[in-house]
Amino acid sequence: MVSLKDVAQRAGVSIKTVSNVVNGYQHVTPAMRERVQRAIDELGYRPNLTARHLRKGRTGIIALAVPELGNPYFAELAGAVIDAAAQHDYTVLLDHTGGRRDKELLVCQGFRSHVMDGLILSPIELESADLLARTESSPLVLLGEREYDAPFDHIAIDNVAAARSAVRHLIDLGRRRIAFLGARRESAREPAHLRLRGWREELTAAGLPADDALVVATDGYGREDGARAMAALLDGADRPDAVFAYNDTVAIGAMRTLADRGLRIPEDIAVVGFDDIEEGRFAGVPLTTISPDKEAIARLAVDCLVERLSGGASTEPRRARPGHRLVVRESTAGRA
Amino acid sequence: MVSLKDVAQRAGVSIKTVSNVVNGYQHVTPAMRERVQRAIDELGYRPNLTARHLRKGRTGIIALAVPELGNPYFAELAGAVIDAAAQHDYTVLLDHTGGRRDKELLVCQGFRSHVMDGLILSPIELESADLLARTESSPLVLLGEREYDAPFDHIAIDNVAAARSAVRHLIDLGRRRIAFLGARRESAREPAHLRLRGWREELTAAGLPADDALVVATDGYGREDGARAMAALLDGADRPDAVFAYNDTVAIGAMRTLADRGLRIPEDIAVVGFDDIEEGRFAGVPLTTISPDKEAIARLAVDCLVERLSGGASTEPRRARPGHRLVVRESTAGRA
DNA sequence: CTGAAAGCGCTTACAG
DNA sequence: CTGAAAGCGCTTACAG
Repeated sequence: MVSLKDVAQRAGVSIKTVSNVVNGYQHVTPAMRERVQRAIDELGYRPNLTARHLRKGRTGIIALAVPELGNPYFAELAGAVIDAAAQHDYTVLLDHTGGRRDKELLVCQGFRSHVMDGLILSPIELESADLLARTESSPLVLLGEREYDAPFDHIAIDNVAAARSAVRHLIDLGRRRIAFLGARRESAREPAHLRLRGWREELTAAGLPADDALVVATDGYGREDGARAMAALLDGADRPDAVFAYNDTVAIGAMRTLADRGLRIPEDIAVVGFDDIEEGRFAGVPLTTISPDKEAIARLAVDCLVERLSGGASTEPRRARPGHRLVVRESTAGRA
Repeated sequence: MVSLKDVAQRAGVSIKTVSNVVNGYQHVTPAMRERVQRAIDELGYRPNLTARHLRKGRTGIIALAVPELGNPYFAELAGAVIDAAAQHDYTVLLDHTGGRRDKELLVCQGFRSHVMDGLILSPIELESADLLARTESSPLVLLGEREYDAPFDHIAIDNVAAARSAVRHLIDLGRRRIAFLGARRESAREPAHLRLRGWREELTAAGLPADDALVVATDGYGREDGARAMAALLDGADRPDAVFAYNDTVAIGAMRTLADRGLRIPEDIAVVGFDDIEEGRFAGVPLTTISPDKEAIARLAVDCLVERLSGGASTEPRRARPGHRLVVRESTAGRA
């Protein structure tokens, strides 16, 4: 491994001068710069980032922890974060928590923290108390639907408004028994809380009953969960005429069950998802969904972190609200 | 930030003793260990990995570079690599190349290399010459279908055999005009080369013509590419009665086009994919596919890298062949 | 079983 | 505009 010292020796200058050239320091004579550059090229020198970072106290790495890479939403989001980070010369360390509290805690408490400058976390089970107990000092940016009483930056679309527009769309199509798939647990802060609230609010505003029998809990948010939830719903007393799913993977699982039971989408039951993953666009029946602006989410999260890292941000926690829109496809609108 | 020195001071011992305790060194008296541990707990000390790694010359990070995180195969694979790496206390830096040669070169040539101990790369456009020209000394493990004349570890299933079993399956079902979707470029080393060869070999073995009109090139391997390729095929002179796609996303795009044109799967055209992503299992018509053992691929790649990093591996490049199997679903077999 | 010193490769004040 | 020195936090021989 060739170091600054080797280059300095070769060029017959001090280490400092080489460092100046490497870092593009202004006041170096062209002749000197060229001489040093030649030595660099000849030796194939490349700076050791580990050493640089030890000295500067920063690593140039930010970590991104999502629940599940198998959910295309998070895979697509991760890609966007990697690109946004590259704009600021940051590299992304990726981790997945499985949505399990112990892993989320580990990540949040700074597991491997010395290796990264900051963390972007999309939590599922973490509670406000967990965040408040955090001792790790590096900046943390939260992503996603859960709301916390804790002083951290938080990037999330307006989930209530988005859910309401999805339900509104179904009501406008004449649907009256609109189920919600993917609720979880009792806590007022549960993951699906805001989307469920949007569902309830919009039904109420339309003068329709928000029937609890139409709310189906799931263990997780995968396709299998959606398939099972839909089956449970169909086995129940009153069949719904529409389904609003927590996310696209749940919706796709639900559509699988509908197809297996020989029910038509949207004629018998209309389906709306949430996330706008590409899979939904290519589904057997293309899926109507809420499309969050993933690029904006990624950009805002990275910008937030970078600002805090360069000390430019206020101490106030920032709340950013990227945009979203309803994308209507055949799962609600029928063939053109 | 609290350092070893702070802990040593607090405990009234030397830095070395603290280091011994932190690293679980054997020969420390229990009393001393307890005393130091108390100081560690009181101060909330955590080792600075950057410093440790500078000293040891290793970072504990391995990089994984895949073409596209938006392709669920790579997202699922990345998840498996992260888990396999965690078993060895390694963390994963994730990058995507977009399958573009310049980005692949950058990654392979050691962009940010000082930050990672080794690289797992799934190349698309890279050539053997690029690999031979690599100056970076850290270990590199290659993943995926492309074959290289270069001395690097390579993990890949037997693509020819897998492709043959897919085509065999279609022939056994009585199909005679079996198209291949997702060829690319002319080079004998092109990405789809092996699967295409498998297609050709199996047809020939069955005494069927391997008609070039049935081979459709695509720009990439996404759903959109598959949809366009299928449309081109249907617009051609002779309609096929089956399609073998380069991968599942291409197959899913093809199925979208078939549905749009009102063709029945598998009655009119049977479809087989490659990768066994979960999306295929939940597709409008569940997709028959080749299922590579992703966990084995991830484990073998990480093991390979870790072995080289600990100096235990022979200098011989290793070629590992994880298993695969054909998973038959409705896109070829029809409803049960 | 524990301590004092050197050094991993870099950058940051401080001189000149 | 360039150099010599100190130090980021750790581990690794080397003494004792």
